Formats: sequence, C-alpha cells, structure tokens
Amino acid sequence: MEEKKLEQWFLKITDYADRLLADIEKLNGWPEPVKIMQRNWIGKSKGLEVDFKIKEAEAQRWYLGHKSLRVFTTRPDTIFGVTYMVLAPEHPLVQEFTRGTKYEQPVRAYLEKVKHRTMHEREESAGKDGVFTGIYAVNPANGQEIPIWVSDYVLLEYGTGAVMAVPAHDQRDFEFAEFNDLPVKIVIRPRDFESKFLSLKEAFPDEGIMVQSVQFDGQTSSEANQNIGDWLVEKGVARWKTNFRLRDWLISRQRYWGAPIPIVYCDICGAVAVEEKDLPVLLPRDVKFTGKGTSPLSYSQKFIEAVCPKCKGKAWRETDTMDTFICSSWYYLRYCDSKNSKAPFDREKANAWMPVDQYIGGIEHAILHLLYSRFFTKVLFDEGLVSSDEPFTNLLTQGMVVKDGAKMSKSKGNVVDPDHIIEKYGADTARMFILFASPPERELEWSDTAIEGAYRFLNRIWRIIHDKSKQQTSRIKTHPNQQNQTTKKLHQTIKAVSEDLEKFSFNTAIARLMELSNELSKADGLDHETLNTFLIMLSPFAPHIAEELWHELRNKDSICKQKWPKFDPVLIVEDELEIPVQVNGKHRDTIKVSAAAAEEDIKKTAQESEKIKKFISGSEIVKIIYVPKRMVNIVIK
RNA sequence: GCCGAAGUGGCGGAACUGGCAGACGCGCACGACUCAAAAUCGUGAGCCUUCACGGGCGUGUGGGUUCAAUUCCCACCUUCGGCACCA
Repeated sequence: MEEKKLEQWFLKITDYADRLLADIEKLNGWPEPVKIMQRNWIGKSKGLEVDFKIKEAEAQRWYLGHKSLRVFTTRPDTIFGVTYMVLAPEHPLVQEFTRGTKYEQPVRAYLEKVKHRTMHEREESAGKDGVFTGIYAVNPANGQEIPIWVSDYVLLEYGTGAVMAVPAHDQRDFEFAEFNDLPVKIVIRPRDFESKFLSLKEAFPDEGIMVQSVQFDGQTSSEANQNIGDWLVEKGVARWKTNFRLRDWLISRQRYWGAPIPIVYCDICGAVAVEEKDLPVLLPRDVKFTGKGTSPLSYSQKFIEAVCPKCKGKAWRETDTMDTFICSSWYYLRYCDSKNSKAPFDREKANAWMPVDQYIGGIEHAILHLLYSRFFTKVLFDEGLVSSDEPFTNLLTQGMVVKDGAKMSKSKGNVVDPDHIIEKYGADTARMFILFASPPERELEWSDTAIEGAYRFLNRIWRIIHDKSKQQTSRIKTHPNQQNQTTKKLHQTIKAVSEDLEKFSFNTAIARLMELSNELSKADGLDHETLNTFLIMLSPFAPHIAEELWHELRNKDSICKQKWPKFDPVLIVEDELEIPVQVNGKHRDTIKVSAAAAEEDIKKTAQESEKIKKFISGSEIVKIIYVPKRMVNIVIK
C-alpha cells in the first residue's frame, strides 16, 4: 500500500450535522441502538475556542509574537491547570516554529517517524512520545508561559489541530506528561477529599471543587466551566464553539463502477459543473482495466475530451467516479418512478410513496448508508423535490449470518452457497429455516441439521393435505368434540400468527403453524376450509408449496391473492382453565376450573386440592392472591 | 478506554404488562412398522436425589425489592458489535 495526495470531491454533509442530529428525535420507528450509533458518529460537542499568544522568544523571530495558537476545549474550567500545549504533527505552525533553529532537526526526525507509523505502532506508543518545538505560549488566564510540543496524539482533523494540555484532569495529557517529565498542576479536587493531594496516579477527569484558580476557587467545576468560559470570552481571547466529529463526505473513487462525477476542467474557467441538460454523464464503454493507479475512465479518449460549459473551449472530464453510497442514498426515490427518462423521479409520484413505511437492512448499515440517505433526503427536501425530510419511517436491522462462531463472509471462507440448499431442499425450505432459526434482528446461527427440520415440516404438511382432505365431512359429524378442538386451535393460530407477523416475529409465527399442523395431523378428517386457511397462513413463509397445495384442493386463482384470515373471538375462548396453585410462591398443584367460575370458588377449589392440603394443613393462611385466569398463590405462616 | 446488545437444557430459541421457566424445532434415547436399513409414526427427558410416590435446586455471578423475579433495582463477570487518542 502506498499513500498518495489526491485532489478529490466532497459533499458538505457537515452543514447538515446539526439537523441530522436533532431529527434523530423524530425517528420513533427506529431501533434505539442505531440512533445512538448515529449520534456518536455525528459527535456534537460544545466547547470553547481559546487563543494562546506566542511568546516573543528571540529578537530575530519577532514576528512570532503576533501569532496566536488556537485550541478547542470542552473543559474551560481546567485552564489554570494547563502546563503545556501540543500541536498535531501536520499543523502548519510546526514548521514555522522550528525553521532555522536547533529544534528543526529533532522535530523533523519525529515527523518522519510518525508519518510511517502503522496503526499498530500508533497504539503501541499510545501517544506518549513527542518533541519540544522550542517555542512557548502564554496562558491567557494567568499569563503563565508554557512549552509547545508536537505529538501524534493530537489530530489535525479535529478542532484546531492543537490542544491545551491539562495533565491533572485528562488521562492522555497525564500519560504524556509523565513520559516527558512535564509538570502536573491540580486545579480540581474531589468533593469528598479534604486536603489537597500532592500527587496523582492517574488524571482526575470528574467533577469536583476548583482550587488554584484564583477568583474561581471554591466553585464546582461545572459552574466554573461556564464562568471561566464567559470570563475568557469577555476578555476577547475566546469564543463558544460547537464541534462535530462528522467529517465531510469524500465521494471520489478511482474505479469504473460508479456514477461519473459531472465536472469538467477548463484551463481558463477551472472546475465547471456539467449543465443540467447534459446530465446524466454516462460511463464510457471503451475502457481498459489495467489495475494501475488511475481510474479506468482516464484511458477513454472519448470520455475525457469535453467542451467547457462556460467558455465553450476545450476541457477535460473528471475521471473519478462517485462512491456507490451515492446511488444507495436515493434509489428508493427512483423506485417510485423507475421508468422516468426526463428526471430522476417525478415529485408527485415520489411524494405519493415516500417516506418508506418499513425499511429493512443489515445492521452493518446502521451508520453510513442510513446517515447518507437521511442527508440526501434533507437536501432534496430543502430543494423542494420531496415533501418529507426523513426517508425511512420504520427501520428493522437484520442480524448477520454466523457460522462456526464467526460472521459469514467470503474473506473468512465460511460461506454457505444458497444454490446448494435450494437445489437439495428447495427455496421454501431455505426460507423456512432462515425465518424459523432466530428472530430477524438477531444473529442467525447457520445449522445444516436444523434445515432438515424445516424440510420435514413441509413434507408433513404435504402429507396432511393429501391424506386428510380425502376423508370428508361424514366422519367429522360423529366427532363434534374433536371438530371443536381443531376449530379452536385454528382460530387461536390465526390470532397468534397475525400478531406475530405484525411484530416481525417470524420464528414464533412458524412455531404456531407447527403446533397447528401437529393438531391437524391427529384429526381423522378435515374440511377444505380449515386446510385452505392453514395454507394461506403458510404462504408467506413457503409460497411455492402453499400455491401448489392450494390448487390441489381445487381452489381457483392464486393463493397470494387471498384475503388474510380473521379469527372468531368466540371460538378461541377456552371453557375450562388450568390454574396453577402456589403455596408461598412455589408451584404445588394445577387445578381445572370452569372459565366462568367466580374468584371465591376458584380459591375454594384450590384449598380443597389434596396436594395443597398437605402443604397448608396446620398453618395459618395469611392471604390468598388470585390473578384472574393465571394463578392462585396461598400465603401461609 | 467509551458506547451498545446479549448471557435461559446437549443445541437454535420461547415466555404478554412481575404470575406454571424451557413453547416450537434440532439432536438424543426407547418403542412400532421392516428380513434389515432409510423414511414415517409413537413415547420420554432441565439437573440432583428416590425402586417409586415425592422432594430439593435451577434463566452468567453475588446481593436487594415482592405473596411471586428470566422480567424491576444495585454491584460484578463473560461474549459479541460499534467507536477509538474527538481535546
């Protein structure tokens, strides 16, 4: 691998950071963990930007005295505890501070070392090493002079690329100070700690009482955070600021497959956007895939040569293509109007469908895809192209498929080819197993033997339909009790499966269907209505076999056009209840009572049970708790 | 390190709002059918104890609230996922 400096295109998603964060509130149909991940990713933090003046160290470098070093901090309350400052290695002032001084060489050597550090080495060093620049800054709070260091524990990309270090109250600063023998000054002490402590074993980042901070001594650190901040703002050396962790979205990719970036470069006009009438820019067909550094598009003469939309002079097309996340950020809008050749989508048609009522995707898209889609929707909303500013009302995040304890992936080589499963058992079995094995939002543990179970279940249904449908109604009349039992189970199943589907609880819905099929296989004969209803409930899970059996029962039309069955509330009622009886919370017996029985009668029956008598005889009954239709608990002393 | 999710039989998993823990399936054992096997059907089982009836224990660990806790509260352990010097 090689690092290269490239000039690339970004989308300014940071302009939407605040709205993307605030509108997470609106996403009531989204799982909480996804919302938390998005909040963390956006990473809003309120703080103070403070300017530290540079000390005029040497006469010939007088100009440095006019510079100041800007830092971002969320802890203005610790400013009296600053004992040094740190710049990111890439910070422009690093070069300026050291040019022509005796510090130039060691600093350059450090920068070189850091540049080639791998991720692993960075972790190893844990931000403990760094070098002094020879320059001092002045703490605007107390005029104290403090040394300015360089270290790669400070990131150029976040905040201002420079930090004020407070080793007493920040663990990273503490470790750095220990390693490099820099002073530690305590300015906050714990509430429950009376004497000032002399030394620390680790930083104290928590809330406490202010010390060694002049007029702020005695305040709580959270009070002082506001007060010191305001004080510095008043002095004109600081301003309140909000920073985001979210970066702008780099969309340039040096690959073929992706939408071309619609920009041309003109020697006179610079980078110019392709005019709307010439959109979309299509990918060229005459490309070579060389596997070398630049985008394959750069080898297509026809593609590269263009006319500048502004001056009509000669121009060159951008040869990078867009990140494929661009396309996945609005495809659902295109789905609303997929045949449109005039525009990406028609406003009215999109508004008729949007926002998406139920979106289902893997948990791996919790952040990027879902955040980018929200961003796109907000931009389009602002442009008046869609009427909703959030794309997905309800979100279900599927778990991943796991095999042998690891997530299934090509790189791990533990994939199961669905074609083999389908060839051996059929698509219905494959689907049945996947839905039955675990709830959709959880991981799915792949199991070859469990597939056999799904296959067996479908075979059993096949036999039930073939065997039971032949024996017709005459026998049923002789067994009215059994018929009632089957009908009751059928209607209970309709209720349960309907509710489970509503909750996306497919595994329990299938379990209910299995229970019903067990019941059906015990019956001597079954009417077509029962079997038809059963098949309709089966059809979402095993559409092929359901359709096939539907026609074997001489039904017309397709099963997927049938109405979902409704249960009869009268038929599902049990007329006899089994009530567990506890003594002091321990299950001792189960009694059978009529569903219509009064509370007093049930309590009486419970006490009359032989088993219960054994436990309660000779003891005083303190009270009897009856939870309607659920249980009786006799409390004795 | 921070944030999040989860921990239930041999296994995948159920359990509404605090009310019979283990639905349903896999695997296992035994039986039926068969010359035999496969397929199919039936029966059984959380663990310990008892010839048995029964009893005790049991939802990661330790406490707590309650007549009653897988479910609520506190502390901790483990696994998985996300972020990772974000000042």
